[in-house]
Amino acid sequence: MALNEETYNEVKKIFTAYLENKSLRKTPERFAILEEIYTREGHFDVESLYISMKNKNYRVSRATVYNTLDLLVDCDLVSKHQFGKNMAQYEKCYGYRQHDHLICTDCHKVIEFCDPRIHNIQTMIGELLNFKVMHHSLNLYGVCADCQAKTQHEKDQKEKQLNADS
Amino acid sequence: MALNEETYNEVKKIFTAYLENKSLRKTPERFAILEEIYTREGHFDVESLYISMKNKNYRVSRATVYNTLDLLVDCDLVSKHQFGKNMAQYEKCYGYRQHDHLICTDCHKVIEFCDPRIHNIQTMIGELLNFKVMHHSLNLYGVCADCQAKTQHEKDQKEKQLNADS
DNA sequence: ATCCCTGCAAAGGGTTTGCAGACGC
DNA sequence: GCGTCTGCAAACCCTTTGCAGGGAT
Repeated sequence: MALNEETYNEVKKIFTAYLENKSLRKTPERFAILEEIYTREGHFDVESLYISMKNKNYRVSRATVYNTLDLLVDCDLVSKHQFGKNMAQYEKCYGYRQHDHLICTDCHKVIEFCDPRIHNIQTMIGELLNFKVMHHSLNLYGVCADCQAKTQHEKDQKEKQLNADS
Repeated sequence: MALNEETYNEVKKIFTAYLENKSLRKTPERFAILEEIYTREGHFDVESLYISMKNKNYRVSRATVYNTLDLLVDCDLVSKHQFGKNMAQYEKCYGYRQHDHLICTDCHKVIEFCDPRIHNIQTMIGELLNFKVMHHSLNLYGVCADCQAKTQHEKDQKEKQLNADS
């Protein structure tokens, strides 16, 4: 929820260097978006980021949010995901361990996990097939413990009903 | 390109059983779409499938294609992928080894690969985090050998030009 | 002063939905 | 005959684009 000043200073430095290197302008909007992202926890979509900034009376447009997100993804300060829906999800990623996602197909909850073996697979397959692999995305889809319990509960209720009817 | 009759008969049987089990109607459109999918090779998107059927003078609507694809994905005869673009890609999957994808970020070529370790990870993480994991999607993003060569070639050309200018 | 970047709104493209008619059951 | 499925087209939603004004360099 609260912005970690130290982290923000580091990512700001990285973003500044990236912009200078690419001869892009260091506009206040770009840094405001970066700050808002590093103030947030977890995953977010473009609309919720836009709404958050609007709610803080910051005058931005969706176009600028999209533009800036592209830049941030390009300089590895933000990662972009497609969890099945037609809506990109983003998350800050500076200083975070590389991780993957477990997605509940019932309630759409997203849980993160790490497994070092994936990196080995990435490296090995890249060498094998002559690809210069830059990054990967592993999503596991299933039903979380809560939804499993909920489904079981509904099933039990139905059986109870059937028994009562007969 | 040509339809494998034996395979088609098997998937047709599976689809029929699925429809009966769910009390859904066995319409000719649904089987025509299944047949068209099992006649195709590799990945496809909804539009190209729709166009193919139109070209064969088969009267279908996009709505029915979408509806049927959902059913086929649900009964595991077709798998759906999101390779980054905002357009779903599908592929037949009956009788195919589970596999994952290597995607070239330059030319958008998609290559398949298999690695048994992924299945182990899927099982282990599911048990660890109490998810009933049903399936997964692993995409490796990188630059293929061709595009690496092309980029290198362009770089060489530019250097030659610079040397010629000076 | 230049011209890239911004905000705004309209366009774009894939997917979903509503409705009247068709047809599987 | 009932109720679902279909075709068609409009609606929807996320994202991209065009344009005129503004601000970074």
